[in-house]
Amino acid sequence: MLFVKQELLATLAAELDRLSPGAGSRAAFESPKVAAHGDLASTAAMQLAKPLKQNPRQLAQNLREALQNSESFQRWVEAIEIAGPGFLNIRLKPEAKQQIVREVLAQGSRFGVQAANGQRVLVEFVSANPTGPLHVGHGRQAALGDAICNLFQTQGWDVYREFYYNDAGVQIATLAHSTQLRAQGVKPGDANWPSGENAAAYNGEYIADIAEDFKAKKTVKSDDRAYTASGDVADLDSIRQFAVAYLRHEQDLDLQAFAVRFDNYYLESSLYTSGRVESAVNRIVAAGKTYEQDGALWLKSTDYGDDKDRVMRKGDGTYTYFVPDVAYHIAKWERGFHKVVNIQGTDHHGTIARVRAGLQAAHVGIPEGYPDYVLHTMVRVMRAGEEVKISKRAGSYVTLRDLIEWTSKDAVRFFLLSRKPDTEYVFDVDLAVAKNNDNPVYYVQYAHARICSVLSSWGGDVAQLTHVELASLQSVPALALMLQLAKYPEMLSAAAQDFAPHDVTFYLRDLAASYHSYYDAERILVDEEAVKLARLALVAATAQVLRNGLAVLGVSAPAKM
RNA sequence: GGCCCCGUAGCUCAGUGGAUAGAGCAACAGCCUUCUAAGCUGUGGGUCACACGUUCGAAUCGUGUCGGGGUCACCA
Repeated sequence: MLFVKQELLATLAAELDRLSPGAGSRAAFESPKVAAHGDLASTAAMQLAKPLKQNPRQLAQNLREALQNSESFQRWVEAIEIAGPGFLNIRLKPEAKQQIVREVLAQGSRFGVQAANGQRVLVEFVSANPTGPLHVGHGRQAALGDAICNLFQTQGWDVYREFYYNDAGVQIATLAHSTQLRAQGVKPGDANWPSGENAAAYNGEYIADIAEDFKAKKTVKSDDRAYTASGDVADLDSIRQFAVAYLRHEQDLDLQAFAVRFDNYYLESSLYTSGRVESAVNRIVAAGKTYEQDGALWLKSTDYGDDKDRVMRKGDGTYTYFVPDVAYHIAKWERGFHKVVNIQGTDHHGTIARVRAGLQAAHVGIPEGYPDYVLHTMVRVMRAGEEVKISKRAGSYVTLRDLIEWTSKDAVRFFLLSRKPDTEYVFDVDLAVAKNNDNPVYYVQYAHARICSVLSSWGGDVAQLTHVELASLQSVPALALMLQLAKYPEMLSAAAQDFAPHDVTFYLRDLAASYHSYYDAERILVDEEAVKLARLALVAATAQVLRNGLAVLGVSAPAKM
């Protein structure tokens, strides 16, 4: 039906141009919410009424007659009705809707996917410092980032997944110190273990594991580094390097369990060693966008819309967090990524204006509004009616791996993608393992498994369904299902545009509901061969779209459940 | 106090300036000798926080108020 819709849109555009030159470029169809309002609707008459100084209903009447005389409308449209203040409600012939089944079966996993557009996008996400296992917030970020990458891929982008982290800094020093203490036999709670409000120590049990392996002179290998422990408890530098490699490897295992992979790991420390931080600062100073005050170097970020100026270099000579971030984004730009999306927690929102201001102040040709940000809120975990706040492994927070082990990769991904990023999410562990209608991931997967079961009972080759006669598909549930299938490509491109994977989860629930209704209303494996093949084609197409959508979310589509 | 996000059915949440604002859960009433009942069908439930404005039309855009959350160099 997509090509049907394109044909009709072209006709509408031509008619609008005839009424008012230039108006055709804004031609569009809406999808009415109420079935009684038809399959497609145009609001053009109401929009043009004022500029043309005509009565909108009369305008709609003229438009209706012109459209009815066109070749494409005569072929695909059953009726055009004028409603309310001037809506044109278009009801399609069943043949128009049946076309979608052919399109889906012919295109398979490519259905909804755009041709390569030759553009690259870098998506930065997770970016956890190697100080512990990934927590559920990182999980939300991993699910979001990976799904957004998949969405970009469907729209023809060449996608690059990047993980940015700091392997130096204060937190890493704390990590090394904590590990050293555990290696020396000091435990949290002991007199000489750091405690209190500003405790500079990590209390999780995983620190003891690192200390043990360090003393055993083990070698650890992560996706981006490898290191062999010296085993010398006094060698803080070796402890630091070993702990970082160890925890990077732990995080790799977390990500592996979640089926998320990265193309690159970028080190904050490299921005210093390569001189990129200095060079960024020098550019900004040279541009006259800084000043000295109270022993610090300030950025005139208010020149770029920030609500106050920001410290770049503190009194002790070190830089504030956003400065290396500015250098990092200049690096992204110079590496050729002119489209960049950062997935971060809402607690980072304050740095956005600073980073963007710094990028403008550096005058390296980066446009305003670079990069894009997707901010997400926190995740809380409920189990057996109570909030879970700690895990044994990490000490102070629930880990991503805990959640996956309690439920499944599929459930965690689907659940974390079932809300807008800025909606706070309460993850209900009991719901995620429930095997019923309450659990959306099973509901969607079950629709797919049911179809596979029907296809398997039939036993034929799905490929031969691509060209079967579809004219018998006329029932209300069948037409509703086809209409739902037809919405997939537009839903996908809108979701990519808005960085909104949750659109996909909502769509899949709707599609699964349409299928379950259809399944209940109409038996598929009937005696009459032509009818059976047409119905098989419809459900095979449905399974294909379910698979495509689930793949975007990184959720599996099981054939049996 | 400055900035950002949020306020929609009893609960959890969707909702590209369009028509009678939707879904799931919860409640109630039904549907399995037939392809997976992990399913389906139906019923009830709303001052879209509030006020004003923009316009043919506002849950959606603007301004303000109230309420909730986040954040504000010397953590990252």
